[in-house]
Amino acid sequence: MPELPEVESYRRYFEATALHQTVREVEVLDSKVVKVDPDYLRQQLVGQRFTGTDRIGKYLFVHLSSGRVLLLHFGMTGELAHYAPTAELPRFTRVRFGLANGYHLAFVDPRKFGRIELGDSVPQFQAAKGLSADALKLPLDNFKAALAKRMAPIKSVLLDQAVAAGVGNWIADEMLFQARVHPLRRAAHLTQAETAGLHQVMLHILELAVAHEAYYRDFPPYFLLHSRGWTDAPIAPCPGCAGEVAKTEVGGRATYFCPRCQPTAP
DNA sequence: CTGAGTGTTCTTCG
DNA sequence: ACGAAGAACACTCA
Repeated sequence: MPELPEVESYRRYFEATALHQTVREVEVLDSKVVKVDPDYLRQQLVGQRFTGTDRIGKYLFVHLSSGRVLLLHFGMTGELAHYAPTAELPRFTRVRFGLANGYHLAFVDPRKFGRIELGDSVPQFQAAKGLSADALKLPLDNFKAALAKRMAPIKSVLLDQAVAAGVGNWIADEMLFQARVHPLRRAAHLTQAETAGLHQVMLHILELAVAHEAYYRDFPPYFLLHSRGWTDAPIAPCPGCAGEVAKTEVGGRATYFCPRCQPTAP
């Protein structure tokens, strides 16, 4: 779930439910997802107010009244759950923030690949993680420059958060499909037009996904996404040619593409 | 029971 | 030093 559009949804959810709240308690149910000492996290958070949010790619940042920054990364299966004082702790909650109004905000993550960290500023985190500008704000020239020096398959390069922060596995596939680029092409070998095309569809896909709050079923029918078998409908044929979509593995990740619409370059 | 999964990070090798 | 490739991480659900 959590690629850029989902994390943007989580950011808005956080703003709608927890912004301006003061933290009353912090319960770490699984210290695996907390990069700092749980006692330190508690000491740094309790009594502080959430004053604002930021997002770069898949990273959500929460500003604290102390001036410090809380980082939330959702891994493969993370999400936020805001729930009433009387409600039960959601299943797979790893960290629970008790808010001054009695409500709770849960960091839920079955697979425990998510991480919570504490730092001094967003730029500091951005540098430490080696993140490019957020994919939605990434200038074409930066994107071109990043691809030009990489000989790895374009699919793998697109997943590198130093190239276009926020692009994840289905978005990379979607970009390659809509720009008609084969996932195994070497990044540096793409033409200027292909690179520009990828950048353009990246913005299109991300803006549309954010607008639909990453609710896949609402995406237009020409999206390859519908061929992944995620929705309850059966695996759809290629939206471009109605042929069968291929599934392979690139860089260890499941990769869907259409062999007819995305031919290998000569 | 086996396998696949939306991500990052570390290690190894060149 | 850096890029590429692969493994590891941890756990659920189909």
